Amino acid sequence: MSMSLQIEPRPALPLCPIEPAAHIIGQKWTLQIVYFLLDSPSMRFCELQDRLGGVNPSTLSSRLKMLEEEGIVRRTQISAIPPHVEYSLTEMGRSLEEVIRAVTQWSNTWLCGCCS
Amino acid sequence: MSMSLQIEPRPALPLCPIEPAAHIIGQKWTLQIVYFLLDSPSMRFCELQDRLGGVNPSTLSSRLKMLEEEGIVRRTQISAIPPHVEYSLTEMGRSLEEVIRAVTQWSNTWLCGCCS
DNA sequence: AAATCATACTATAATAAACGTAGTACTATG
DNA sequence: CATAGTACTACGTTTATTATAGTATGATTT
Repeated sequence: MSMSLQIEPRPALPLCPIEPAAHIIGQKWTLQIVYFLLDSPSMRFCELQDRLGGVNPSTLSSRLKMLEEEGIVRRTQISAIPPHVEYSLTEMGRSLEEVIRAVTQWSNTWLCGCCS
Repeated sequence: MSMSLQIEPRPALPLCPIEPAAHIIGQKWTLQIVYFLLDSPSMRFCELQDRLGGVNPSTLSSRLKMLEEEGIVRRTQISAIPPHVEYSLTEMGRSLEEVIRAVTQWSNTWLCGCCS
């Protein structure tokens, strides 16, 4: 038997299990959007725009679209006078409450909104 | 008494309390970096690079610099042979464990690493 | 009827963030 | 002397986010 020199395929590194979540959460404005939607049953586009204070409407639009595609946000057309659109969290979206809670806790403890 | 027409200064909207945290966490790679650093006492630049699989070294460099400035990551020069650099979490960084835990939980429940 | 307002966006051009690729500077090892 | 490991930086390109303006619809005011 001859041992031939060959390159061992190196064992795959363990993947980062939070990567898919980080892909969603680690985008600008996502956490804030979820934060506000957790706080009220539904919000309008302009309302979110105001609350986020300074987000670009194009960015907000694409972020909401992405969150809808991911199953986190629900978009509802309301046929009232005047007709408008309401955004709310799905069950999947509401389940981010634990994450938001942890972030809020951390933020209050370490970033200290009181003494900036 | 005459009622003069005047514009009420509208009450300031309540700020988003997680904004400072979102500013840090909501950047690409931050969550993954913290995830891996929580898992081992310290890591090297190249090690992180490998684990993150595909991050640009410039981006990783600036992200680590930012995390160091924020007080989350500690950079230590090791004068051994060969000399190198080790990155580890500060107490503030380690306190992100709750956040990572919540994200991991959510990721496992809803993004289902098993059936992508 | 015309102008104005509210709502929910889209369009455009500019800047900032992240990217791929390559290269640098150091030490050690073959 | 060439190659390898470590920790980056440099360069030019693509993608994301931004500021600002504009569109489309329907209702309300003049």
